[in-house]
Amino acid sequence: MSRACRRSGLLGHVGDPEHGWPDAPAELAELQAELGARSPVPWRPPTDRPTRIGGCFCCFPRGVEGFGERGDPLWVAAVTYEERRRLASVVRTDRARAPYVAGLLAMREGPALAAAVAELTVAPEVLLVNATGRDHPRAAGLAYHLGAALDLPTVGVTHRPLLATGDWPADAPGAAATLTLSGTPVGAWVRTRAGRRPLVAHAGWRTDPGTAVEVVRLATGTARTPVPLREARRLARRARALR
DNA sequence: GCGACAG
DNA sequence: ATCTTGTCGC
Repeated sequence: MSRACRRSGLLGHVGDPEHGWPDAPAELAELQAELGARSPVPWRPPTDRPTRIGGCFCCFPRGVEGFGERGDPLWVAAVTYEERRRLASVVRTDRARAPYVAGLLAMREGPALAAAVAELTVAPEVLLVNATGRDHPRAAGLAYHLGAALDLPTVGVTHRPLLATGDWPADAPGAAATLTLSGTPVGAWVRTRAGRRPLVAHAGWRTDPGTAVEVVRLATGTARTPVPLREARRLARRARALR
């Protein structure tokens, strides 16, 4: 076991949201490199029954723009859905562990998201995360990292890639176009609504680009944003409004 | 070296 | 992330 893993307690503490989130940039980068080098067993959605799909999201105080800093208050929500039914939800407040730095988002939001998801009374089978996965300098973006920390398959969903490149898909619902990083497929643009900007579905923990696109399609209702992610975002922002 | 760079 | 502004559509 590496120093980063031993210090962070990632190995041997799978599922414990208090572990696996080093708060020093060099240590996080070391852990990301180690996680990114792994090849976790691929997961696929069941074909004979509905999939329990979760989502998590955190938001920050309004009126505060920029990169933020350690200690920023935040509101975080997590939900579990099965088809159109919400089976569980969690809303809580927490604190950011660091400012936002591209490539080190896990340091800012990781512990809060992990804690919220861990409190769900009905666990999802796959979790949507507002972050990249293998599209990352060390192939271990927050969506991928969160899945490793929680021992849960994950799919990232963002407005744009971090490093990967690729053309947009056709303007038809469900259309997808692969995004690659150094020749490796790491995700795909997905058109969830005709006439709207496509989202990026990111390969995460135990998911490849094809599975990421499939989960986003399964989770999408009438809105551009997949239902569990949209609902987690709504709950987090509602909690902020009640502050 | 400099800018760009998920949220 | 959050904000502002503008535009289209229900």
